[in-house]
Amino acid sequence: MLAKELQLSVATISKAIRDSHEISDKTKLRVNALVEKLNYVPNPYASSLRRRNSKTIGVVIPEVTDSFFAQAINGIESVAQEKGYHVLIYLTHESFEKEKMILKDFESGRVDGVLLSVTRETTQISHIEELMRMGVPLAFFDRVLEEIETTKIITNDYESAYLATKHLIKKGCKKILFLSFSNILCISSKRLSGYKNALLDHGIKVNDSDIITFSNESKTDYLLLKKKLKSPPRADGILASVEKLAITVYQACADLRINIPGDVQVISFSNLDSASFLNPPLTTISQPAFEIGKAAAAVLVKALGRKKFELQNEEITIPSAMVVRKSTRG
Amino acid sequence: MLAKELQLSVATISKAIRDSHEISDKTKLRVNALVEKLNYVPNPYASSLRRRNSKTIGVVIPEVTDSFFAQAINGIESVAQEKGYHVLIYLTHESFEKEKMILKDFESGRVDGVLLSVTRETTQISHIEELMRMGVPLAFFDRVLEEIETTKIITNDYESAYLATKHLIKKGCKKILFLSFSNILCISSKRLSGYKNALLDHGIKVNDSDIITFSNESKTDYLLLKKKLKSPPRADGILASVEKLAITVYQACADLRINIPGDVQVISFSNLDSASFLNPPLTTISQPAFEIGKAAAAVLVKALGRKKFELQNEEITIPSAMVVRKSTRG
DNA sequence: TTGAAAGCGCTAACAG
DNA sequence: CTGTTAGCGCTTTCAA
Repeated sequence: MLAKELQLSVATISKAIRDSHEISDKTKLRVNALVEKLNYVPNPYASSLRRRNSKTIGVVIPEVTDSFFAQAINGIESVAQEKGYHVLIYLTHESFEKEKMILKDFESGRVDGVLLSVTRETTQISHIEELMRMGVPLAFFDRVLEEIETTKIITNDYESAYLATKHLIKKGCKKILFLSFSNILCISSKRLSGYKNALLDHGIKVNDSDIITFSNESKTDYLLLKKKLKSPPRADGILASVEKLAITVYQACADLRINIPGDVQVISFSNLDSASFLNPPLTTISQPAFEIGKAAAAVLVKALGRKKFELQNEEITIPSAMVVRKSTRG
Repeated sequence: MLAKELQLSVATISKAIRDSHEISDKTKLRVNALVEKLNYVPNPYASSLRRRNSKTIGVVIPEVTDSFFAQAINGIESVAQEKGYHVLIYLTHESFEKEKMILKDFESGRVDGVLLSVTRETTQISHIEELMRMGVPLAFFDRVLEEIETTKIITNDYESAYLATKHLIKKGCKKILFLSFSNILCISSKRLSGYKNALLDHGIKVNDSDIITFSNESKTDYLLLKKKLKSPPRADGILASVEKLAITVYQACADLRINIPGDVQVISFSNLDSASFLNPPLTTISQPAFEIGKAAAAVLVKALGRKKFELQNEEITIPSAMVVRKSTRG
């Protein structure tokens, strides 16, 4: 902030640029003119250092090549842009170690607040508690940790899974497989309970071998699924709790010449735009990803605007919708 | 950097933490122990201010809910994480005004370097030139501006479009539609030339009304496409230069009861994982999105490591691959 | 309404 | 090998 010394003090310039009420209109005008002319843009790091905030939020997610998270980022970015916040993105690729390192870095004050969707491996919570203890507000979205007291933006996982399972039952399924990647994630277990309770409520016994947990190692997973699909008594319904698994199912069925929905009906949690053009069109539970991202960012930014950064210990639930297509059909 | 004063000067601590060679091993050990104990993390903004760099790169893209860009971010992030860089993401949503504002902000020194894929509206180049003039290195990926002298990471758009068109011709197509969103984007015009030259080389006259430019206003676009598909002489081949348009084509064909590939064969530029499960499976030109992101970040980070940030004026081309599926078939 | 001075937390340059 | 000093560019008192 040098060249401007032509006329005024740095303090005045600083205030004028931020449109402080204690500066006269004439000087503001003069300053703005010079700012324009010299193409001056204040150094955000000097400002951050002094003000102890960065106008930046950190977003930590497992993947970005997943339509749910991509749409969520979109939502987050839309409110960040509107409110003048910058968005730092970090991908954990489901590694708990990475998650820990990233949150540790946040203790530096790099970000004013954090939006987190945990990895499939995350069971400990100390790294998160530590960060929050240091005064960095953190909200969860989608993949939350219930033990931690903060705001959580989620969808109605239990109800959706219940609904999906009921739908399969209504369409005549007797033996329904439940596919997931993790039994750790709270979101998975909610979906699992929804599945189980729907079965029980309709007088179907829950069979543990129908609940399949994959490793996310494509080849192994593929083989495992094929084995399950072949072994009698044959399943006639599948609820995939993850989009990626629906694709695996389609692949395996094509391979084994199992007809969807003739032999087996399929429904999946998914946000794929192209779900309706799959062969056959996939019945989905589609999550309001954009809205979840938006709500998460809004809550965080709002908290950041207050003196005491307080994130209520509450769950904000934005419901998913079931979209029935041809992969399920009596 | 306070509590440590128990024993040493701030300068020593600073050097020890950064593992400077001019500090003895014993003190490093002592310092690290205390760092551990007090959970100390250096303030990045103070460091940025002093060192005049931020270890941060800015990524500016039109959308994130697009499998190409999502994969590209993935590639960018992978090298950033490896090299200790942070990634700020900005979405333009195809708005030139936003692009300008974002790059203007970068003049503040917020980022050490920029990776840019321009909007469909971008025709001016002054905002980019200005940023570069200020010493901020910028590399393009995918949607590049040829007029600007810097490194550009692209795929072989011309050749791919040529190949795709040739493929349709070989499969018997006589009247091939070319669908795109913009005639401004260099990448689009390259694809268009590939298409045109393939036609010419095979003795087919280029028909201007077969080249359709959409507005990205879903309803209008959909109607326009349907009109084109119905109007005789009927097209028997389609090359969609954008993934999203392939989905529109599938929709319109389903609606009009036009059979793919029986009535019309379809090929599209696309990175959809689910392309093979569409009905029918979509023949694609699939771009090496992850690699493009990775290469772009690598080039930028490498330049950032040098005294004089120099980005060669060169094009790095990573070829796309045609994956033939059932949407094209003689 | 403006300005002088102090200092955010770090690091580079230079002494010792 | 360790310490001293002087800022990086901004914002915040507080005084004028």
